[in-house]
Amino acid sequence: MARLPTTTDVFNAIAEPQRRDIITLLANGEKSVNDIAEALAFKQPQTSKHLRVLKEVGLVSVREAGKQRLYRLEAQELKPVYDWVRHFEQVWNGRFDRLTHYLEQLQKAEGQQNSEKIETTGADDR
Amino acid sequence: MARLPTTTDVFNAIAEPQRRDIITLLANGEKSVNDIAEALAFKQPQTSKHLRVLKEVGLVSVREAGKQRLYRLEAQELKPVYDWVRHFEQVWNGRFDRLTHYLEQLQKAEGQQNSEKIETTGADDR
DNA sequence: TTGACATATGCCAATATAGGAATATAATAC
DNA sequence: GTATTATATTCCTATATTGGCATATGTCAA
Repeated sequence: MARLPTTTDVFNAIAEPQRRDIITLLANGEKSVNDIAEALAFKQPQTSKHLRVLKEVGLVSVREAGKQRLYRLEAQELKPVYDWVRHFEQVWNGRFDRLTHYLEQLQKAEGQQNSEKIETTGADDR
Repeated sequence: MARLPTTTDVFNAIAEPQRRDIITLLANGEKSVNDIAEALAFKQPQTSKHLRVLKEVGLVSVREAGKQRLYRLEAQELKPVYDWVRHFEQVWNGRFDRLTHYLEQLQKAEGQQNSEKIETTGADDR
């Protein structure tokens, strides 16, 4: 299979630099498609396409205003990204104590759902 | 053109969930390829491939130990991601004051390099 | 209705995947 | 030397993309 679609989750959606630019721009407040395209020097269709991706993952919402569509940032959708990287901050800050604790718990939880040592007699496939 | 390669920057590299799993696992300390593959229930070749991507963007480093290669997380490479999302935290925390200030400066800077109102005679294209 | 503006979508080409399987390389042990 | 273990790479396929361009849709005004 190929790479995951950009609409699967926020991490994929923000992998594209231009979409990050749009997000940053929208943090100032809602803007129309043309305003976005102008501010970032994108073509209009490309801007619409990027906005579609962002909308599908919930990172933006739309409001109709006459001929225009005003896009607004839904920044709280970035929280999963923040929560994930946040824990590594302690590494480059030189404080590992809290991080290791967090990771022990995280991996204990993952180990349970993640196979390899499934205790059931395994009537799996075939 | 197609999507940016996963090796162009950290944002692309961490767009893949399995690579994030590897990063999280390696935060506990360096591990061999087989250890990683076992812990996450990945196939060995796939694990090596993901590690290659992570190494190319600098997110991991390798150390040889006999037959094994021990991979170590270079968490400081996640800092750009942290720095980018960090500024939006204030949005879901309800404090916009600092954010807007940050963004004004950011966009002033971007506007200068980003066309549309370039003051220089602009011998660049794109 | 006609026209102008704003936005969305469809089609195309080029490219970059991620997974599977087989195989190549490397290091160690016997 | 050969065998064994650990890791990397190559070939393949299916899929998802981004950009460009043309065009469709939608909204308002005269």
